[in-house]
Amino acid sequence: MVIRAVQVITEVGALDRPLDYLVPEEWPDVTVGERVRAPLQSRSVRGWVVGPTSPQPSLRPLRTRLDVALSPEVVALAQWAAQRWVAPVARFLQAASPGRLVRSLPEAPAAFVPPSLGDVAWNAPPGIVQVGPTDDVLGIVAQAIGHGATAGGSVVVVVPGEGWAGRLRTRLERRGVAVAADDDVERVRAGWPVVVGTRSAVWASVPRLAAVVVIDGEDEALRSSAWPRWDAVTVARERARRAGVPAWITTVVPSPVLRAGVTSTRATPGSWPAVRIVDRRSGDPHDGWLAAETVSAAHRALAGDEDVAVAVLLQRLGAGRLLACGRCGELYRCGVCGGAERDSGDLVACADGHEPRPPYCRACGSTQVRRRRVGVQGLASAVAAQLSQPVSVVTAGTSEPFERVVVGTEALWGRVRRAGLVVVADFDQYLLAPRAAARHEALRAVARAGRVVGGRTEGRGLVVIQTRRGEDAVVEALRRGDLTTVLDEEDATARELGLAPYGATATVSGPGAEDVVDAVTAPARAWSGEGRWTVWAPDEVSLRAVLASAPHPAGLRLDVD
DNA sequence: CGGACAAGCTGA
DNA sequence: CAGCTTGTCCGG
Repeated sequence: MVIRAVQVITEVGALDRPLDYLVPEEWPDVTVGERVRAPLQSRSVRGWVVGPTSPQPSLRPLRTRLDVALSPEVVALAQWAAQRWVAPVARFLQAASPGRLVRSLPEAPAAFVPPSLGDVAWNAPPGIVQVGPTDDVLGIVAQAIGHGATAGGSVVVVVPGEGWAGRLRTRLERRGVAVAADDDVERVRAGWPVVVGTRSAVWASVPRLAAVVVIDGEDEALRSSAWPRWDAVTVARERARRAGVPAWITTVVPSPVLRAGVTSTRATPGSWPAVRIVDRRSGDPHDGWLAAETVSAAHRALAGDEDVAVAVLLQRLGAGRLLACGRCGELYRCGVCGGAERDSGDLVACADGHEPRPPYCRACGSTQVRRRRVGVQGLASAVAAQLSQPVSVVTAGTSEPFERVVVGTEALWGRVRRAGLVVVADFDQYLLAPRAAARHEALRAVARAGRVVGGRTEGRGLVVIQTRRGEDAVVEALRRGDLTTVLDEEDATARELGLAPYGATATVSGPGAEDVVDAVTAPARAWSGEGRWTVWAPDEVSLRAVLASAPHPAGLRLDVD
């Protein structure tokens, strides 16, 4: 049937509704998902065709066909996401669209020989699969590819980082699998059997979806850093549900949402790394960044044969400095909330400003304060001096080769794949950060370190955790190599506060936030704090209903989750 | 978003 | 009252 008129979502974000246009007679084959140029008042704007409509004589004709980047399935998914995150559809169509125009599509190869991955393929039921940090997830990708070969469609694989995506593509290609990167749009749209990419790959416009795989579902890189903060796991699950295909999501340190949905566990015993806790309160307070025990572990690692012998990880949560007693080494912590205290004029106070007080040690009364500088450069020179070794500061942009001792923030993991020893220089940065999620990130950091040093059973490397909070439940769990108690605790907190999966929340700020809050009716609730409002509802559907019915003036900031 | 148009302000 | 700024409305 020839489409005579279409609905178009324009790039004009504030205009969040489809506009109707006539299709020029020369375009009998126009399809949903095409990018077009459309007249809008005196302007010409870009937009996406989202569906047919009835032709009216009052409609204006479209101007130009731009490209064929999106499939109808993905357009529908973007419309769902717009409701899910209460944001303009154009945002999601943009997220799903490649950065360049795609004029024409190549033919898919006539037939792909199903690759033989039977030797590594797992046999896990679709759903959320809990794995150990050093378990090779190629097995689950292989299982999905096997399924895709049988079902006759494409498997979309989403991983947290581009480095990881590249390595996975190489490994699959070596085994004879025809793989496309998600930005290789011609191949994606032609129906290559496997598409591997980072979070945007979850929108890959394959003609026929057979399965979805998301690796490391709890990784922050799977969530958009800009508003709207959509995440690849939620999109993947909905996409699979709509298409009626299986989705496998792996997780190492599951968030309460993921944990509630875990369908199977494949964590190999001993997959967590060997961990040594170095409690810095018992060491010499005049040791530098590295405790004496850490230094000896580093020298043992340097005697080993890994290219990178020692990787020192510094988590920078906030730019401030942590305060510690110059005499006994005790950390300055808030008497009310236990959060780290920092300088606040002449006083010290926690991030929430509970009980500003003059600086003195709560443990020994000393007024000698040591301000621990937090910065990779400072740490690097200190480590170089302590180990008498050259040190490389590794960031995303650092070029190889590295020295045998490297220092960096989390960006390290994208660059260093093997090391003999990982030192978490300041674990308390995680434990004392004002965000509840930081404790979860602490576990993730050790899991990632485990990938680099190998699992306990491999007996290859070691993770040293420097802390002043040896009694913390997180530290205790890592010492035992069993996270259950910590994850249970997180689950209990989520249940108590009504956070996902036990409820749904959104934050509202900016002009008009009060009007949104006024529109909140039971069973939803709203409260204010830190210059913004939190809206809570018992589930996502009622949260969405409440937010959608409220006025949305320009400049309003609305964050779901 | 950005153009169109209305209403308000200013200076001669 | 021309000339300019500011605000509100609305698009197919």
